[in-house]
Amino acid sequence: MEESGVLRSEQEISLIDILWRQDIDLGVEREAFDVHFQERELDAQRARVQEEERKKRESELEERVMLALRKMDKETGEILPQNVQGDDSTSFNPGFELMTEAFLSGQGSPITQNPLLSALLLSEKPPPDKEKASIELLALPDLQHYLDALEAHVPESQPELLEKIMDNSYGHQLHEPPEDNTVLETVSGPHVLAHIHSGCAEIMETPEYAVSHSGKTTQPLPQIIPEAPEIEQPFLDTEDFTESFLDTIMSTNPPENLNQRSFQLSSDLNTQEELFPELENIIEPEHSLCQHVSVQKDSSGSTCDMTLFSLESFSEPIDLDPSLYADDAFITVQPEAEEVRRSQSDQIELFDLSVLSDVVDLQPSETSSQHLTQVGTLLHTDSLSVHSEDLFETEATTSSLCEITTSSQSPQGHRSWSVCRDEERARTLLLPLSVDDIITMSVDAFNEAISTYELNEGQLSLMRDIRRRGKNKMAAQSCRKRKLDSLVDLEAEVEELREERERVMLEKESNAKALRETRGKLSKLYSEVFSQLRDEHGNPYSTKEYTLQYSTDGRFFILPRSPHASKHT
DNA sequence: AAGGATTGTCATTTG
DNA sequence: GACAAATGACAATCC
Repeated sequence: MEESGVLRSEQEISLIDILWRQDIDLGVEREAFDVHFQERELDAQRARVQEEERKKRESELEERVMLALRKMDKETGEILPQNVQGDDSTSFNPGFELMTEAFLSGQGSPITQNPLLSALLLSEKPPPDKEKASIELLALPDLQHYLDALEAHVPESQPELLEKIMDNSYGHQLHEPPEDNTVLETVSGPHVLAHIHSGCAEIMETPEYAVSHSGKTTQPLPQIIPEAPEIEQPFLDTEDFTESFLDTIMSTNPPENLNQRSFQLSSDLNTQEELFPELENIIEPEHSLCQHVSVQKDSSGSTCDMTLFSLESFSEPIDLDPSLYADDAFITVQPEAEEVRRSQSDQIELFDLSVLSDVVDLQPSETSSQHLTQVGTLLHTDSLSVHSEDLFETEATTSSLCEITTSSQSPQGHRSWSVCRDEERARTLLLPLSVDDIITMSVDAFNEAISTYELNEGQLSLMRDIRRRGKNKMAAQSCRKRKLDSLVDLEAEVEELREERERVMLEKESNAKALRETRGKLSKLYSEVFSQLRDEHGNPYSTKEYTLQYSTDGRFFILPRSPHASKHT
C-alpha cells in the first residue's frame, strides 16, 4: 500500500511537471502547482468520503455529458458528428461513432469501466462551443464538486489557470471520473490523452488488432484514432513516462493486453448485435463490413443466424491468417434450436445459396471474385467448413438447381426425358443454340440463326426437328387444354340447359293449372248468367236448345243451337 | 396384369 | 402454295 502510494505520488509529480510545462506559455507560475500539490492530499481524503455518493450519480453524469457532447438528428435519429478539430468530414467514421455510442450507452459497459478506452473514445468529441458547453457542464453536480475542490486550492489571482484547466479537462475526464479525486488526474486534458493515443495507436496499427477489433467498423482502426492535437515533443519522447502513466491509468488493463481486451469485449457479449445494436440498421449493406445471413431449416423452422464479415471495406491489405478468424467474433453462429447444430450439414447447402445471393447482390463488380475468395477463406475456417470452391460455382449450381426444379415440375418424368433427349442430341451435334431458344424464338430469328450459323445437314435437320417437335408439343398441350376447357364449358352448358328445361317444364305446368282454373271460373259464370236469362214469357232458356255467345265489342247473344231458334237480345 | 391418365410425336387438316 | 397452328391418332410411361 505504501509503495503504491509513493509510486502514485511520483507519477502525480511527473504529471504536474508536465502540465506546468504545458501551461508555462500562459504565464502560470510553478508555485501555483506546488501550492496545489501541498493541499491535494486533503482533497483526496475529502473526495474518498464522497466517493460512494459520486458513484451513484456517475451514470447520470455520464449520460448528461454524453447529451452535451453529441447532437442527435431528430428526424433520422442519427448521431451527428461534432469534430471540432476537424473540419475533415471525410475522416468521420459513422461506424466507429456508433460503435462508441453503443459501447458507452450501457452503465456497465466495458469501455466506461476502462479509463484508457473511455478516454480514447470520448476524446473524439470535443465541444463545438467550449465556453457555452463549460457553462452547461458547470451545472453538473460532479463537475461542480471537482471545480469546488479545485477552486479552493487555486489562488484567486489565477482564474485564467482555472479556465485553462476546465478547457483541458472538458469532455475527457468528465466521462470517466478519476479513480481518486486528485486534481492532477482531473486536469489531464488532450495533452495527456494525445499521448495515450500515440501509445495505443502503435498497438492498434497492427493488422491483428484491426481485424480482431473490426467488429462492424468500416475503416481500419488506425484511421479511427484521431491525430494527437498539439503534442509537445518532450512529452512524447518520454517513453518511461508513457509507460508509467499508462500503467497508472490502466492499472487493470495494461497496454499489451489492449488487443486481447478489446477482443474480449466482443467475445463476452457473444454477438455483434449486442455490441452494436444501432449499427445494423444504419450502415448500408454495401458499406458494411458484416453480412448477416439467416439460415432457416424448412422442416423444423429453426434458424441459424450468421454474421459474415467482408474484408472488402478494408482500405489496406490485411493479414488473412485463418487463426484470426476462427473466433466467434468473426463468424458468430447463433442457433435458436439445438437441432441446428446437429444438422449443420443440411444447412450448408442452404447457406451456400444465401451467401452466394448476398455476395452477388453486394458485389456485382469485378471484385466479386476477390470478395468470394475472402468470404470463402473466412468460411473455410469456420466450424461449418463451407468450402470456397463451392462459392465459385454460382452459375453451375444455379443452373443445375433450375434443371432439378424444371424436372421436378413433371411428376411422371416423361417430358423431362424428352427434353433431355433433344438436349443431348443438341449437345452431341454441338448446336449453337439451346433447345429452349430454338423452340421459343420467333420464325424470323430462327431463320436468321439458321442462315447465320454455318450448320451442316444434320445440325440443320436437328434444329428443325427440335423446333417442330417443340412447337407441336406446345401446340398439343394448348390443344388439349382447349379441349379440356371446351369440355368443361360444354358440361356447364349442358347443366345450364338442363336447368332451363326444368324451369320451362315447371312454368308449363303452372300455366296449365291456371288455364284450368280460368276455364272453371268461366264455366261457372256462364251457367250463372244463362240461368238468369228469360224469354218474352218469363220462362228460362233451355241450355239444350240455346247457347250464350258474346262478341268482342261487349255484346252477347242467345243463339238457338238449331239455326231457326236464334233470338237477339 | 389391366386399364386409365398423361404426355410426346407424327400425320393430317385448317386458317 | 407455303406455313404455322390445330387436331386426331398412336405410343410410351406412370400410377
